[in-house]
Amino acid sequence: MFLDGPLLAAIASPRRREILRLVWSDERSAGDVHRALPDVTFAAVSLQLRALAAAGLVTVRAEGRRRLYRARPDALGPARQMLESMWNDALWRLKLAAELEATRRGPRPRSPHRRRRPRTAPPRKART
Amino acid sequence: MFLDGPLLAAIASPRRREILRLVWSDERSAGDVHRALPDVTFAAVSLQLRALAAAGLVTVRAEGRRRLYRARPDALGPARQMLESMWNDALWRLKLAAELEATRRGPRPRSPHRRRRPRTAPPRKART
DNA sequence: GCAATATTTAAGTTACAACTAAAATGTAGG
DNA sequence: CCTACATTTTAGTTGTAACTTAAATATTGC
Repeated sequence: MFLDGPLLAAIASPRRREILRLVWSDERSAGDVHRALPDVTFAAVSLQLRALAAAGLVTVRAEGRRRLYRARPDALGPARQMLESMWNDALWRLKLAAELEATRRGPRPRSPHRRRRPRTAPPRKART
Repeated sequence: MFLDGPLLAAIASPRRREILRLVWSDERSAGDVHRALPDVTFAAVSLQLRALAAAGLVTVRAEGRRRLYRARPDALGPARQMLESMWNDALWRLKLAAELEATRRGPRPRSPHRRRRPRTAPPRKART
């Protein structure tokens, strides 16, 4: 329900989304993409295309000395699915909460006291 | 159609998704969230909650000396919308291509002819 | 083989995100 | 006012992502 990961990271970058948009409808060479983006180096475009390919968002095909890239829209599936499930779960909970609210009127039940827990010195951790 | 940005960046982080999941159904204090995540400091949790709030994904409410966070699921809307429009645009284009292909007469329309593929995939070095 | 073209890879720089420890802020209650 | 508690903010560190330039690789045509 809350899976996915590198795919979202790939779409989260504005630059990569821009590149993805360029190869969305038509197959384009890396040079074509670069020509459409005057602000960045050829190398940068190549690296981002590689990143998109690693995320499964584009396919690459060699033709002569050019390499043709094309978006693979169905790769968006998992991301869509994740967002949809989050959304649906939210709707479900809201509905449930509304029903409960309708059937109950009165003072709010107090939550029980939470026992404190002794602190240990925080160990050094690496991040994800 | 290809808008959005900081919202996707907010959901793209696994840590933030984990935190978001914790405050998804119930309102929880920053301490509650921290207690559920033994690997990170209280400060780190606080910073991530702030980031989520900045993206509009959570609301915060002060009660006594605690601050209660809760997810705001409808904030996912724009992200869903973006993915959907990308997806739909893809479907639309595929359908259009199929129709054009169907109206064409003559020898059997086979799959678009491929040129030769002289090269294997480029050698890549793992570079974590 | 050599030059021209198209692209990738390598190496290095910079910016930033995520984290930690410690100090600061705000709040409740004796 | 003082202390304990809950959380935020600050300052500093580190890993990584995104980029650059320069060199390397692959392909075509002479």
